[in-house]
Amino acid sequence: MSSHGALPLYLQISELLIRDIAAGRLIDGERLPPEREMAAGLGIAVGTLRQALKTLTDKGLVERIQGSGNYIRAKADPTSVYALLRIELLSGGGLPTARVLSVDRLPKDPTLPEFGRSAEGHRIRRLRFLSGTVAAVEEIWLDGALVGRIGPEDLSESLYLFYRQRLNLWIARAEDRVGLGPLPDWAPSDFPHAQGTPLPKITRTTWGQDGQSVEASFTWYDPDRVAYVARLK
Amino acid sequence: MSSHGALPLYLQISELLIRDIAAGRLIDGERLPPEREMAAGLGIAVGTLRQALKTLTDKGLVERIQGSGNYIRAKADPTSVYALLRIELLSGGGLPTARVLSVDRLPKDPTLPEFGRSAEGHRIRRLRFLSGTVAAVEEIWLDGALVGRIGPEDLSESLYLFYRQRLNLWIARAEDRVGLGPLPDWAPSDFPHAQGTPLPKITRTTWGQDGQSVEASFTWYDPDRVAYVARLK
DNA sequence: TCGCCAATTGATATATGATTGATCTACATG
DNA sequence: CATGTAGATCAATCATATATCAATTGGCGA
Repeated sequence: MSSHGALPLYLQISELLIRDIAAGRLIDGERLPPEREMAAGLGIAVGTLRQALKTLTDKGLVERIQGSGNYIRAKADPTSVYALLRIELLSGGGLPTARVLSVDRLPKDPTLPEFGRSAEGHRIRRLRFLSGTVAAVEEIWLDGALVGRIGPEDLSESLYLFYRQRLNLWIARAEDRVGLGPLPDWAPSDFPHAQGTPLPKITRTTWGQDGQSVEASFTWYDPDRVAYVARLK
Repeated sequence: MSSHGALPLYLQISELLIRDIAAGRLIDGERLPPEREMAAGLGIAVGTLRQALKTLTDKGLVERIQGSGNYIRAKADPTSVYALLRIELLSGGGLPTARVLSVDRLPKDPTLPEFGRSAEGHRIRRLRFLSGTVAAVEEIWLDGALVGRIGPEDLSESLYLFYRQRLNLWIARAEDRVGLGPLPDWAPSDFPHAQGTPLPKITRTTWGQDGQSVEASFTWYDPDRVAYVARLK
């Protein structure tokens, strides 16, 4: 079951929570669910969750009060390396939303980067917005072995939230490569560039908690409105 | 496996791992596969692998925890800050070198991002190579308050080595933005694109340990040969 | 407002099985 | 003698499961 590169489960969980705190999904002062409930939700044993929480209290990110609960004691870090959303408006930031263009289960295209074990994948095409302005078109391939079917209704929330809650899958590692690529012909007409125009293109490969690569995605973004941003601290 | 005159096998293996760590293929905190599995993968005996790992723990690059695993513990080296955000050959990696085109002390251009306190800056223009192939042209602005004069002879080594050794300057934070920009007219003729061609353009701002931004740089790279790579963990 | 009780919730302890590094012995090679 | 391989065994860690104790919280009645 285990494979190369996979951290111990309790460390995976603590990394996951650290990322949620940094990304602002867990807010300062917030009380976490009871340990038993939270462990069940994550599909792990309570003892394992407690080890993860222990590492967070050692880092000062969580306060644990017997009989009361576990509380977040840290603020979101807007410059977090762990913010997986990496395109921003030129003016900075922007609230991300998306319109799903299509969801299909297809045999994997041989031009895709190597990922997952299944011969099939789910292809999701989205138009992405930042604070309402058209920012990018995106094609995501999710390994077919993870889930039988995905409907557009599954994708109303954040994709990573969907991965975690429905697929019990969380992203442990990712690699982005930024190059140049022609805007694909399925780009909708409200994207402000002509099909075939060379645009900055992000190719992302992501790995799950067990070290298996599970997702590949391509993002063509509008350089007049957004930029790919990487911060390091 | 070994051949005459070559290094002992266990040293070959440790050198191999050191290169993987330096190249960012093995990330800080990552757990290596179990020794038995890893040795089988490398086609060597466990004892030999253990000798190799021993030399790495002596160098402080790996921590070995009984019952848990072997973990990468990359040294905190300011140059390693940049190992994760960089341009790489499409085939992966590449040995970076550079040819300095010009070094000047000039008043700051008002189009520059805000950085430093001085009204003047050092402008360094370089042609960058990866494993000998032309990869990018780069313009770096270093704040004028940090040093009076910079000559091309100062820049033979890594720039960040120069910063640290000569300027006692410690890079604590950096931000990259990747967009699109026309190749400037000072790009040398051996760069394989015409001046004015829209190319991926990296705008980097770096901050020193005191929170002051000290450097701004622009890099135009050839998307046919290299890509900007960001690895997230 | 105060005190009490029951429910909630974290803390602690123990046990078990699997994983994984540590150690040791033996042997072959050059 | 250092290197490399092979195998057996020991010890630490990881993850799970279960039970019990202790602190907090909230509701209820006087």
